[in-house]
Order: sequence, then C-alpha cells, then structure tokens
Amino acid sequence: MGSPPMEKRRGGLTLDPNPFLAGALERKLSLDSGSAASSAFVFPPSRYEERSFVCEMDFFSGERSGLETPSVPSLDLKIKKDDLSINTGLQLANTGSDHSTVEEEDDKEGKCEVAVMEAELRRATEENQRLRGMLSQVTSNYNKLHMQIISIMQQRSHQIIPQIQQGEEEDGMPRRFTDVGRGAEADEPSHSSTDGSSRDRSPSPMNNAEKVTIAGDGSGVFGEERPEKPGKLLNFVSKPADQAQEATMRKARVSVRARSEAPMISDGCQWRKYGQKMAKGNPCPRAYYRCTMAAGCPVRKQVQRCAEDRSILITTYEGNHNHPLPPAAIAMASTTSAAASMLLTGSMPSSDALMNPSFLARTILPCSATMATISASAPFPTVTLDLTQSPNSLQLLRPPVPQVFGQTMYSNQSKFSGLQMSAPDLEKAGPPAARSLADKMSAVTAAITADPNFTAALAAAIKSIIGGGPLSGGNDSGGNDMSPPAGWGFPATS
DNA sequence: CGGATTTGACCAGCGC
DNA sequence: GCGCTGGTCAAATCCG
Repeated sequence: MGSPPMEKRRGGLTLDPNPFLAGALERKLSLDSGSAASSAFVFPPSRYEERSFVCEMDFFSGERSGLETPSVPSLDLKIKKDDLSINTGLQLANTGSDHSTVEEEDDKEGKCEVAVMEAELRRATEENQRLRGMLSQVTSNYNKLHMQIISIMQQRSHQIIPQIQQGEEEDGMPRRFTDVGRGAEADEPSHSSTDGSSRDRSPSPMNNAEKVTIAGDGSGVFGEERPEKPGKLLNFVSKPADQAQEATMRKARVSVRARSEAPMISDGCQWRKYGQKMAKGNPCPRAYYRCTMAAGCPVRKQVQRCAEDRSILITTYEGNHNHPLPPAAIAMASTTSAAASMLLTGSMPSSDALMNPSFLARTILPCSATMATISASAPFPTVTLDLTQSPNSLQLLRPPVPQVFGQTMYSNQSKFSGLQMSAPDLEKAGPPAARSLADKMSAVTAAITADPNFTAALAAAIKSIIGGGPLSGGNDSGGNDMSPPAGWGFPATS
C-alpha cells in the first residue's frame, strides 16, 4: 500500500551508474518519515558553471490522481551556477506507510535518478566544453581578423595617397574600388559644370554625402556630426584620398535578405521613400528610401522583393549615417558600416581581402561564413547577408527578421554577381581555417538546436562578439544600449 | 496643413 | 549615337 510500482517511478529513464553520485545519493537519501529531505552534492568546480537548469521529473504523471497517498510526487534536481552543487529535494508526504519500504524504493529510485543526472551532466559538460571552445575560437578569429583590418586600413591610408596624387592610371590595371572612387569624383564636376539644362543638384543630399569625413586612422567618428569642412578630422589622409574613400564608402553596399511579409524590415531608422522603379528581371518594384533622421544623412536603402520568392525581402543599404542613432538602429548601422569599411579596405591594391571573399565575409560577420557573401563586381561592391538560409544562424540575428526559414541562397542575385560565392563554395574555396570556422559554426548552431534553453545566452555571447548588439528591428527589440565593440573602426559612422 | 508617398520625367553610365 | 537601365528629382497627390 502506498508506494507505486518502481517501473512507474523510473519513468523509463535509462541508467548510467556513477559510483560517486550513486554513493552520495545513497548516503544522502535516507529519509525521515513525514519530512522533506533535501540533499546537496558539491561537484568539483568545473564546467558546470555555464549552465543552470532545473530538471523536474514527475514519476506519476497522469496516474498520480489515482493514488491515495502519493509518496514521491516529484524529484526536483537543480544544478546551480554559483555553488556548483546539485540539490535534490525529495518531497515526501506523510503516508503512514512502512518507512523501510519507502527507503528501499527511494534508494533504488535515487540510483536511477543519479544515473540519469549523471548522464545529463555528462552531456551538458561535453556540450559546454565544445561550445566554450567554439566561442573562444570565434573570439580568437575575430581578434586576428580585426587586427588585420586595422593593419590593412592603415596601410591603405598610406598607400592610396601617392597613388591618387600621381593619377595612377598608367598601369591600366582595373582597380575596381578606386575606380569607383574616381568615378564618383569625376561625377562631381559633371554635376557642377553641366550646361544650364542640367538640374542644380547642389542642395541634393548626394553632394552632402560626398563630404562625409573619414577619420584618418580608420576609427569612426561615431555619433558625431559631420564637420563643415571635410578633412578637419584627418591627420594624414589627403583630400583626394579622402574623397576617394568617401565615394567608395558611399558606393559600398550591404544587401540583407530576409523573410518578411512587411513591406520593409524595421531597422530602427526613419526612412522616406523618394522613388520607385521597376527593375529589369523582377516584376516587383524596387523602392528607394533615404534616411530622414538627420538632414543630409547620406544613407539610402533599396527595398525589393525577390522575384523567385516574394516572401524574401532584399534590403540594400548604402552609406553611413552622419548622426546619432537610436540603440535599435545601431546594430544594423554597424553591420552596414562594417561592410562598407571592409569593402573600402578591399580597395587597397592587391588586397587579400579583395581577392578573398571569405575573408571579408568572415571579417564582417565572423560567425557567418554561411551567411555572408561578398560581391566586388561593378558597379558597387556589395556584401550580401542572407538571413533566410539558416534558422539556427538566424537565431543570432533574430530581432530584425520576424520570420525565417531555410531557403536556398541567392536565387536572384544577378545584379550583385561577380565574386559572390555561395556558402558551400565559400567553404570549398576558403582555406582550412574558413572550413574549420564554418564547421564550428555549424556545430554551434546544432548545439543551440539541441538545447533551446541555452540559445539566449549563447546568442548574446556571440552577438557581443559579432558586432556589439542585436541586429535589432527597431520597434521590436525593446531597446539595447549595446554599442559596437571598440575598435570596429567604422569610418564616418554615426 | 505639413509631412509622406506616388509617379512621371530627367540624368548618367554602359553596352552595342 | 542610340537605346536601355538604374538612380534621383520634384510636382502632384494622399493622409493623419
């Protein structure tokens, strides 16, 4: 009477006896009748600190109601982060039944539970170790790449000046990005010196955009208003170089593919539509927006649905904000700005970055080897972030994307063709490190899938590595003060 | 009424 | 030179 059959208590759990735990439990699970017993097991400080979870096992489930005297309703197993202990609270009702029977059954039950706990802990330990290793690797890779970026940008700042000043055209070699810069420079006189029939575009934000100042050391002027005289902030970059950088920055683009039924993804900024065109090869019109958070902000974006999958919204950003951004907008601005910076870096002749798209992709989004691609083709160098590809990857970037599902990449990217590579290509072509990183990220996402409870913490950790905050969707992020990590080096970014 | 959107026109770049 | 295309402008219109 009183005690249910053991098989019900075990609940079909597999056992994996552990002498340490089992012995401890046998020792501690000596129950006093009519009282609640609580046992604590202190584990050696180790990897359990990463996790804190509660495992509740109800051995009676639906049958509990049929019992007159539920002797062991539940076992509450807790692994705490702080004291690294496991507490088992075994609640016993005063049933008046034979205590020794209860003890025996509870001993057996305890062994079962210990085994289950031990198996779970072992799994959690392995998972934790794996994830920590991945995180450290990602962090390490990020730091290495970041140092490379800084070095390259500094080198470029020194090298591009004499090239531009000498008019570096004698070699005839195509320099995609510097050509873009020169092209934009060439546009300048055409705007001002065209015949009277041409419109006076002087008040156009375009011209303002071309005055964006880039700090000479590559560090951003984040949050600062653009000075009236471009170049005031420059230490050693001459005006021509500055203009070339400006033009390139303005032309560099970041394309974000995301599934959304909304006409436009929310990125925290205010936009005003200034045009709409039917683009060739796509029945869906392309809308043109410009940032209206500050007068003269050069940032523009194009929004267009994918021709082959209209649930995919393709948003292409161009330029850097010249005004402070709300927290909700910082993440997206940081991403686009970082992409522009990387493409600017790629403008350096013989740049490894230009020749190695995976380098750029991993630099911009260190964990996104399967998400980011680079197109250095004319007319504009473009980074494409595909947020439709991997639901797991998207957990890291979920805020701006209401819904995401697995999707084949780049179904309609003819406009941004060129060096663009699909994720598999990227992994094939990249050095072993690239493949390794991709593998690690796959493992990370798999681990996240395996343990949804761990998603938030890991996502936050990786997000902090990626770019200092969620790619927030403005209205749905709830506000996040995270700033881009120091040293991102966003040129002229607000 | 002021701001946002729509929409036709204009312009520049590019390829043939 | 011409046509095509992408990008932008600005007047007209819409909307809160």
